[in-house]
Amino acid sequence: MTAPPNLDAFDRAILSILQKDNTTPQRAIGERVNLSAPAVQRRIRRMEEHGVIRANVALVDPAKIGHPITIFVEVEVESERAELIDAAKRGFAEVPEVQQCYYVTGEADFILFVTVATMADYEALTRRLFFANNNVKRFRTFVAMDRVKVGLEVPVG
Amino acid sequence: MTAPPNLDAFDRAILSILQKDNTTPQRAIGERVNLSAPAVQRRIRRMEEHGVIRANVALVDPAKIGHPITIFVEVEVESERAELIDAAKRGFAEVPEVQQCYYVTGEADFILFVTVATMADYEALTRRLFFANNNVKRFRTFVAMDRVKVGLEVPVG
DNA sequence: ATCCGGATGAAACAAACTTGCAATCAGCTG
DNA sequence: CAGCTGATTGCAAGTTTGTTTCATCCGGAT
Repeated sequence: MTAPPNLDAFDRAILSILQKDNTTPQRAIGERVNLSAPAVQRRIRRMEEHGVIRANVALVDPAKIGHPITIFVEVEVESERAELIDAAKRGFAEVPEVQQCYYVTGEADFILFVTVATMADYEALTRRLFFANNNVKRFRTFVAMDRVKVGLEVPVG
Repeated sequence: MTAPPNLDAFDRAILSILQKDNTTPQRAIGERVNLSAPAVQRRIRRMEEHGVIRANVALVDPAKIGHPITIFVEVEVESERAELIDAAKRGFAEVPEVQQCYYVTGEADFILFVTVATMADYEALTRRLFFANNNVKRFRTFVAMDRVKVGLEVPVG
């Protein structure tokens, strides 16, 4: 996580592959980008050290492990005092059902992504997260009917 | 992707590990869940075949590769006729800057997640995606100030 | 022209994954 | 209750992949 990323065309080509499948052998990557396996390996390690690559993870299908419901919540707070906002961030982030949490500008303050097994679970979660929190003014719920595109891939072109 | 997932405690423990770091050696996984490396490997392969594990990917920090802006958009359409909705789904999904797209119930119809390098890029994207599309009634933009929690991890407990 | 830092590829090495096989166990069936 | 069947396991051998070493090369600065 030192300082200078400074990625060249090789790095970008490697990232493009790893974002789709990080089990691709370094040799195979090397062939596709015209580099030797050790060169590929060193570039990957460098990008991991610099934080360009945040993590290497398996993506699992929520429905297949008993979390068929994806919900999307806009939260509006009463006060935007720094310490209250920070407390809210920490509170949301530590909940496993909350996959994603963003602090945003606009008509809402927070945007959350939640996966749950049942609507009853969601209802319980709202009670814990929103109704029990004095600083939450209101929230709006959107239930996902279709996960059209789900990923965290960033274009590198 | 055949039929029956039917995951036991071993599978869930393995998923929990792989969702955080899928470079963990099978031997190390085996030690943590009390299973041999081959057993771990067979379970992983089975979950991949059944689609429980959708993909293995590297997560990249958007800011480090020139996409510092994360934007979040609610889209409302004019008509919900099936073919128009399908066309919209395909149209959104094929755009690389659109990381995530959900079709939702509630006050909006689609929710999009977009990463861009500059606001000018976003402006150009809105013109292409929304203003040039007759079926888009209106859209609301939220700009992320803080990516409090970003991931696709699903709780397995 | 020389030096120096950084990156590279080939080869040797180490570690991880993968396969074959015999043993074990649970649930049936006769 | 014995025996069969299918599924899962661990061990060990074999194979692939990742990692390190080292000599070389290139570009910029002295």
